[in-house]
Amino acid sequence: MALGKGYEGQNCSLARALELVGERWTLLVVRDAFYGVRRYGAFLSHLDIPRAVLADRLNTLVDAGILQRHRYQESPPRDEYLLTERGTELWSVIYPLMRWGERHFATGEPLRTFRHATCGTELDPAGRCPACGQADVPPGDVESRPGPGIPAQPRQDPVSVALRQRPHRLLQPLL
Amino acid sequence: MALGKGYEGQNCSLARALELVGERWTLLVVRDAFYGVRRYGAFLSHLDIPRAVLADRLNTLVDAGILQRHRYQESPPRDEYLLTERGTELWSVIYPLMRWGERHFATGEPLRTFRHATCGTELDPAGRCPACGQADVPPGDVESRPGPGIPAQPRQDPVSVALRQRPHRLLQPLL
DNA sequence: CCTCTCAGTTCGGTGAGTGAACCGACACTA
DNA sequence: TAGTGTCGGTTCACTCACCGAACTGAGAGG
Repeated sequence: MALGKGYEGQNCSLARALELVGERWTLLVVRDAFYGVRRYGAFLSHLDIPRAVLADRLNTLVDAGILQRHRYQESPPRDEYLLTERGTELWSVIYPLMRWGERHFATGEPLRTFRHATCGTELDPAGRCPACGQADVPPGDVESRPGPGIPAQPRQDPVSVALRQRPHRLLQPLL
Repeated sequence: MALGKGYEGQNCSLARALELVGERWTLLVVRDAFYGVRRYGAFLSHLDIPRAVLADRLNTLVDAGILQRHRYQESPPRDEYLLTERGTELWSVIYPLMRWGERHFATGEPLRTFRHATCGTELDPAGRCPACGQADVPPGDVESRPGPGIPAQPRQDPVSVALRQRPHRLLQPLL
C-alpha cells in the first residue's frame, strides 16, 4: 500500500497490521522471502525496488520481528534476511491475496502453482490440500512450481531465472 | 500501503492485487464495508480519512469491481457502496491479517470477536468454524461482536458506537 | 595498486497523502 | 424567501514518502 505510516485513530488490529505490512513494497519483500530470497542484492534485482526503500523496508521488517538478520560471513560482513515465525504466519495472508489477484486480474495462465510437497496436490485457493484434507499446509511444506503462463519477455534476474527453472520448496534458500 | 501505483516490473499476481488493494486506506475501507458501512459520511467519520482520499479510494474500488455504487435516493442523488462478489472474497485476506495483527501487536484484549452466526462458535485464526468444521465460513454467516478490550476513550462516531452496542452480522447494513 | 562487488547512504525531484476551506444540491424552518 | 444545516464531494497549498541516479566504504581478486 503506497502508504504513509500511521492510522492512529484506528484502534483496530487491522490498522496496526497495515502500519507494518501495508507500506509499499513490504508484502512483495515478504513474498520473496517465502520464495527463498535472502540477500539485499537478490531482493533488489528481483523487485526493481529503489535501494533506499529496500534498505528501509528490511530494517522495518527486522524491527517488527518479521525478518531476522543472520550474519553468514564475517569478512566482509554480510547478512541475510530470514523469515521469523511471526513472518512465516503471513503466508495465510499472502497466499489468498495472490490467488485473489490471479482469479480476478490475471492476464493469462498462472505464472506459478503451489503444491503440497508431501503429496504433490495443488493447493486450493484457501491454502488447503484437497487430497490430504490438511487444513493449513505450512509454507515449509509447500512447493512452488513454474506455471504454464510464461511471459513473452521473461525477467533475467537470478531470482526470476531460478524460479522458472525448477520446482522449489518455500523458505528454502533459492540461490 | 501508502503507495505509488504500479509495480510494472512484477508480473506476479500479488503485485497486481497490491496495485488495487495495497494503497493506503484501501483495505480499511473494504473492512468497513464488511462491517456494513455503506455511505461516504460513515466511512469518513469512522476512518478519519481525508475526504479527497476517500473519494478517490471509493472510485478506484468501484472501477476495480470490488464495490458497486447503489443509488438509494434520487433527490438529492445519494449512492451507497456495497461489496461485490469480488470484494466479498477479500474476507479471506482481511480476516487473517486482522488476526495476525491481533496476535502480535495487540495492546490488550481483542476489540471484536467473530463467530459463526449459525452455531455461535468463535472462528479460528484461519476463519474456520471449529464446531461445525465448516472450512470457509462466508462473511455473510459471520457475526461480529464487541470484544472484551474496550479502550478507555472509545470513539464516538456513529459507526464505532453501533459496533460497540450490539452483535452484528457482516455485510448487513450497520446504521 | 587497480578494479570489481556488495550493501548500503545521500540527494534532488516528483507525486501521493493531508487537512482545511470551499461548493452545489437539496431539505427544513420561520 | 431568506437563513441554516446536511451530505457528498472538489480545490488547493503543504509535506513527506518514493524515486532513481550518484556516491561511499569495506573488502576480494588480480
